[in-house]
Amino acid sequence: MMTIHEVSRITGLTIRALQYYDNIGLLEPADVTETGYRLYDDESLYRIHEIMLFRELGFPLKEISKIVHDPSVDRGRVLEQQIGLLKLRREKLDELIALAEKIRETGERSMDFNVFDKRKIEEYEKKAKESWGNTEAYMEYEKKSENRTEGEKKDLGMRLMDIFTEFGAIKDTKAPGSPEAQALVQKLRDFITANYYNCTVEILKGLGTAYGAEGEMRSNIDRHAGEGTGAFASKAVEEYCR
Amino acid sequence: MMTIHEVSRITGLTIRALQYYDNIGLLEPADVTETGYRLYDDESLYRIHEIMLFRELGFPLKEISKIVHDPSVDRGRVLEQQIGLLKLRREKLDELIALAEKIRETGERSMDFNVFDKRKIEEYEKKAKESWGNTEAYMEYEKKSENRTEGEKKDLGMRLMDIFTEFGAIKDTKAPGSPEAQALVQKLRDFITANYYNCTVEILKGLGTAYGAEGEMRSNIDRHAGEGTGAFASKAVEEYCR
DNA sequence: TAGACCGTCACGCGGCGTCAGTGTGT
DNA sequence: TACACACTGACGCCGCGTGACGGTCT
Repeated sequence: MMTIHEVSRITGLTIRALQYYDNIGLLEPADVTETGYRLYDDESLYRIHEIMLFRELGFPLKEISKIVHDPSVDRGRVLEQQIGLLKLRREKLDELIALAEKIRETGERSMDFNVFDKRKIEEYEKKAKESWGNTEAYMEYEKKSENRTEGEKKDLGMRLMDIFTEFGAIKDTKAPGSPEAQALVQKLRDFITANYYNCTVEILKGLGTAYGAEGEMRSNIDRHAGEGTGAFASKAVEEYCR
Repeated sequence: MMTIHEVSRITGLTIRALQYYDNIGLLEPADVTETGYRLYDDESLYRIHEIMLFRELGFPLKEISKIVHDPSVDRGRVLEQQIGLLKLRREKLDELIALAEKIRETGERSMDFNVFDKRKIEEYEKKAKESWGNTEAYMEYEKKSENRTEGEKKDLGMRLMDIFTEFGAIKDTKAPGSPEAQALVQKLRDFITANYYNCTVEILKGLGTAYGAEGEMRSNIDRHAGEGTGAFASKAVEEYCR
């Protein structure tokens, strides 16, 4: 566990910024002392890294907050799209460099205003957002969580985690495709639909990926339900979705 | 002459933005009708292009205003530095792309926060600004022009132009290195020192370049004092500075 | 006692957008 | 007369924090 000071030193973010990130719900500390001091762990660093990557890509903090919180976001796809975006940007940069060099060499200035046209990038961004957004689901999620107290939220989180504990209990004795595991997937899906948002197969698929991929989600699951549970649940979901 | 509407259409800037640019003194229209309508010409388009280039590079409008107004700025050098900056940025982008791809492929996340360290770029920016700034000169210029009315400013501009008219009168009969031309350069320098800022040889050199290079400055000169005057004055200044 | 940390409220930045009310151009 | 177009001026907003304050821990 680290103090906010240490985290600031390591990540380069200011203390105030970290506090701010907490306030807007982007990055909650791993723990808080009785006296209100924020405490961070390695998971936090991991998350900050993620946040900074998105920030560097120009995502507004609110978007980032959605991405890292929305359980229905498929990170793999988001990453791919990030890369696509980055490449588009590099193209634009190359164009600009070429333009600047031409001007310097020839002293000529082509009256081409298209270089500054960012519609292509904007369109790409919009499409990207839509595709990972499952925006409907997220809006539902937001609406539901609006009138829940922190306590209720925590309670829901724990009940969700309990399902993973059940996964953990059978992960060494049953196959991901076994009726028992499949029943658990169904339970999970129903729970999400009942308490968060309409969990379509599409979304469930994305979730499954996240359970198995390295990241906050998997490590949370593994920490609470035993090492390897995330991977097991991921496979079970994969089966289910076929 | 174009209306603000047309300019907006051509450049992609909104009307409000153009008005705003006028307000902050970044881009004055070529002319204004008796009823206050802004009118722009090709030179304006040229200038907008310049502005947009800098803006794309992330320069704040105030900086840009300095660059395009300060007669002591050597555009060639600024351009070079712009290119340097662009290349630094591209490097950063490449790093980011590599990072994102590694994460996607291996699912691994290196806890390297240096990727986000922008100090290198910031330092470069700072140095660049300093080097073209001739900040002292600019500050002097600002201070002097502060308590001048628009009329006075115009008057000074016209008197400066008169000197170029003298250049124009001898440009076909005398050499740039001739005593007559050199005397004019001296007159020009004295005039600037007396009315704008201490015109060092360094600055004069930068000015000379601007007179000769394609751009707003040269076309202004040529328009008022005859085609080729800018180039002639430029050569004369060059001689003078040796 | 210093200094790390807290929450809260306020303010700043750049770059326009958005009125509202009035005057032009055709 | 209608209609678009343009003007000025004041205010608002956006994201992303930073600062200042008075209090509490360690």
